[in-house]
Amino acid sequence: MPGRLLPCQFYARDALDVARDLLGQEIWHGEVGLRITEVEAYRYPDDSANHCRAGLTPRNAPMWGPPGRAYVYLCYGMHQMLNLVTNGDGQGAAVLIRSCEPIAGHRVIRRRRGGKEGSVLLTGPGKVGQALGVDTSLSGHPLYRRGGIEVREGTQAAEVVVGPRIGIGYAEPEHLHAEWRLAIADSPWVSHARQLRGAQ
DNA sequence: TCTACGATCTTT
DNA sequence: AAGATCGTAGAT
Repeated sequence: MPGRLLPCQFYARDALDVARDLLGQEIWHGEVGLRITEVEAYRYPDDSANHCRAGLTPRNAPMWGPPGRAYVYLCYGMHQMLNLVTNGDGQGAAVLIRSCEPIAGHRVIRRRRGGKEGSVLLTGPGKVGQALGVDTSLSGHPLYRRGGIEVREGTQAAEVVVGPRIGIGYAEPEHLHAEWRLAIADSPWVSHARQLRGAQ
């Protein structure tokens, strides 16, 4: 029984609000289904860590477009980073998917991970992109239509923890320290968990 | 064109 | 603590 797709409208608000509500929802691509456990908001207009901080470029074009679409980019020459575009058309903002709990397609995930033994801990955005098999060719594709990459309604997170975002040392202090990273409390599928603290 | 570097992960 | 690995963005 596949959950219903989150409507386009779901994404048409501030990235921080969308980030909070994405925890517990599901991402599906082919056989692979993941439950979102950790996210980061890249907000508009005042966010010096945002890829859109310097305006429109070919890479970040999907972020400037309508909400409810994927923004995928290559990081450090090897990691495919999946974001979900938020806010309104013309407002460059998105939510980075940092960690997920695998719920379907374990076999495919394991193969993509090189057949390594042990538990499949999808902690960190590079691993999420790898498990889903996404790449930059999916950047700009809608998330609210059947057949491609889909975001489905899951079981919402009850308790949330927050902390500063990871890997943005270039940002201004007020954004560097802003607690715009959110995760499901006590989930094992969370990266840098020690830097998180309880939210209200 | 040229260069520096990154919303990372793994191994040492 | 450092290497892998390459597209992007800004400078030349």
